[in-house]
Amino acid sequence: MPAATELQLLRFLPFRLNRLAVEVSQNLAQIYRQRYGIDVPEWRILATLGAEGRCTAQAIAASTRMHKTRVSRAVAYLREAGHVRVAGGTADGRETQLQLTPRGRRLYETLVPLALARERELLATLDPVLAAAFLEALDRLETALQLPRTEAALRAGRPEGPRQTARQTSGSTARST
Amino acid sequence: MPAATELQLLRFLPFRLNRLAVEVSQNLAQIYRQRYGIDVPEWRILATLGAEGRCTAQAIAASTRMHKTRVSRAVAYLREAGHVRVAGGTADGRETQLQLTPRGRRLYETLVPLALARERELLATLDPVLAAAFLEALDRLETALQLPRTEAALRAGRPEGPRQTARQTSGSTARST
DNA sequence: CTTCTATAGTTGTGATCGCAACCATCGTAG
DNA sequence: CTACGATGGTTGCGATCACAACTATAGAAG
Repeated sequence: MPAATELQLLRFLPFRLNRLAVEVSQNLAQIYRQRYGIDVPEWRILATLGAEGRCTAQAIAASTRMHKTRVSRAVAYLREAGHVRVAGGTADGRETQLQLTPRGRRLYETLVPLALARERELLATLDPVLAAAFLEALDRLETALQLPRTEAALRAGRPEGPRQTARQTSGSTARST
Repeated sequence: MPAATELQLLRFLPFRLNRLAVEVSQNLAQIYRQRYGIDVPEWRILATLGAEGRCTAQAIAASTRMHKTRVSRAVAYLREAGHVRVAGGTADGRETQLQLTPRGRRLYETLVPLALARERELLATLDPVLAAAFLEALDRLETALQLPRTEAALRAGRPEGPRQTARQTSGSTARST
């Protein structure tokens, strides 16, 4: 039997992970998309601020692993929409503390149960034993890939990874993702 | 204890899946990105054509769950690059059969072992029992979300799902993802 | 044969993403 | 006190993505 050159895309782990993640995200996003007018980046910020109380954009970026420009723009939107406000400056004049407005907190408290319900729904399709194994496997993969798994890990954390930009060679158009 | 309104983003399944998928994808993409000048959509097309021998753009779109425009453009690029060529028309004059060129097949045969190695590497961070459980869980989740898991499922398959477009309301800018 | 609806594939367009560059402030060194 | 490198945050810009609209062909109905 020769070295494996057989690859079924539908059985290929990276592909499956991508597909699953997209599906789950889209699925969940629809819940808060048109109904509440917020999108994934905004949702992540709400979730972070909702749990943390208050923190800087930088902290949000690190925690959500979103690019700081994405955070910046999503925060701008959320402020416009009245969900987030600046919670005064810090000793450090460069950074700005952010927090939810009452309106933002109401939204947060509306969304969290929906999100958790959806999560439970997903895990319910696995029996408890399998679900536990699945989460355990996730933990290990995250560890192997050095993804921060706790707040604590974050504070000590590695800086956000650079995203390679593509195909300067041989093509007329460059791409990424 | 009140209804759960606690949500740790870092422990939230959809977030974790997304993060993991992105990381794995990026990780893998770098292997073939600058070195071979192809990107995720192109890779998927190579993989499909490599395994299928020949098929239509439509079939590729269904199989990879990529939007048909994405397929169209990636195919255009691959044809320009000499990796893919038209393999004559069909009875149906609208569709075009595609297949790898020899050059494309060489690339395919270069990439597949790399991809499989990376996959094995990932799964190796889980011991065999856990890996099996993980894959089993993936299967079940895919089934629950009605994602096609085999070629056979595809042929009978549900049409590709529409991707909801976002936030027409209440904001000045609309977004998606 | 003509008409109407559905499908394969391409192109136009608006939106998001992330990198690079930028501005402002901090902290340290001279 | 001033100079300089580092960091928080914003903005410009190029690239991708997916939806909508379009072209062309297929197939059924009249």
